[in-house]
Amino acid sequence: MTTSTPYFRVTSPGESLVPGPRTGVLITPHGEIQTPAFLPVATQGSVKALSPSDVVSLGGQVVICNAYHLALRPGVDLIEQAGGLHGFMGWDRPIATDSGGFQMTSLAHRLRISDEAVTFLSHIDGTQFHLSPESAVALQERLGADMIMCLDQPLNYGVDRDGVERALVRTHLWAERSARAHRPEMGLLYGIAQGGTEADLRVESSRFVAALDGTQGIAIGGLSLGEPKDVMWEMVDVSMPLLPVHKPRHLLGVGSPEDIVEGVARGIDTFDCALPTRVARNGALYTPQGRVDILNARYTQDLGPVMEACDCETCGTHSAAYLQHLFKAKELLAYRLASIHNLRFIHRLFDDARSAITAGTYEQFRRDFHAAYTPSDAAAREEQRGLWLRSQQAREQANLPDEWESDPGLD
RNA sequence: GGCAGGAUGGCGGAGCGGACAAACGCACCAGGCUGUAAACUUGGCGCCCUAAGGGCUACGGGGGUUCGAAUCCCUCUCCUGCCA
Repeated sequence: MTTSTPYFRVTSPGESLVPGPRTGVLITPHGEIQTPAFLPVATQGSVKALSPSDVVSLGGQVVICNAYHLALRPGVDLIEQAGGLHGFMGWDRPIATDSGGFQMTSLAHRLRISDEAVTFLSHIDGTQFHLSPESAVALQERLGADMIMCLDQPLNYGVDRDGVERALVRTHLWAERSARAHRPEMGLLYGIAQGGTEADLRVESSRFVAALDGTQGIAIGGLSLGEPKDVMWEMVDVSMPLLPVHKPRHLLGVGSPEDIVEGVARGIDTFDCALPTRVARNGALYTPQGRVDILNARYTQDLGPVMEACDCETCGTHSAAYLQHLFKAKELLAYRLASIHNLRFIHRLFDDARSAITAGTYEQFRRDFHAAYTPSDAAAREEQRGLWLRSQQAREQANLPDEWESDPGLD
């Protein structure tokens, strides 16, 4: 069984088919990535509130941008003229891109889907934007992406089995077309497994993606979209044994610190997630004990750092009280300092995870982490999620032309 | 001294006889955020009881009218504008 290819090499001992934590090296056109690794989200060509040199100094090896957003603004022509995304952003390390597939859930009321393509109604100016599997690959290649995602169709939690099945069939069809459209000398193409929260459909999709020629990596998609955590991990668990060991595995849209620890334990190589940077901008800072809401009254007079024993610039220089003051005053520095802390926390978590895997002590690392860390409240999360989706829909409906109203955009 | 207007919850500010413990904003308190239309958003915010719900005290002070008053009348105190 080979565990080495021109683009990925498993480096931890005990190469086997049994899913478990592993280290590796992902080899891309713009350099190597030590895995497991975290991809900070830079949707519009920027990790919000941070400069590329910040991201590097925090331990960032690779970022993930969004082809849909960048195609709408500023447009791929300009980015190409600038030397691709790398030149445009001033970032010389690897870049992953998402196709725009995720926008089928986040912008679900602004699109129409057919087997041929998805048509978005631009959230910026209302013009129509067509994205087919072929054009999504071409777009990402023109951007100069090192990791390219096939166009897929994820669904929010709660869609019935029939809908999940149709999205699955379409995602597979699109993956085949993506693989044919992909030029191998460009970035690594990732096929994406779907299947919602139906275990048998997850199995079917994982098998399909595993067997698909012309892709270099495999991503698990369509999770962390509202389903309970145990369901999410059940879906990952049924998928992992079916994936070839020699291909890198990416878990799309995950996660929180506790999810990352769990994902690594299952043999996921790379993760991307908006959460660490987004919650930072909203005043939530990670510590080994859990998330701290810096706006809470108990930090008003706390002149110590947010987290003892943190090696980030924020904790080394500033107090919790100062951070709270910056947030209350809406000073721009607040967003930068908080993002620095959270990204450093996440990257350090990966550093520690890789060390533990190498030392053969990952199980202990995992237990210690969970023993100390209190995640956000699951019941509150579920309750708030519906409210958030509803407020988003209200915002969408307000700007939509009549003929686009009240269509769930599933297909 | 005269005339006019006004005093509402921590602040600003609606309300002008019953649906008012009182819109809305700010401040404050707590929660949420997972391939980012998120520097966003949800809830709470007189006091008491565990929630549903109920009780109590409240719209400058005092006194009236009324089944019922933040809302109408009288009076006192204080503020603001204009005229002397």
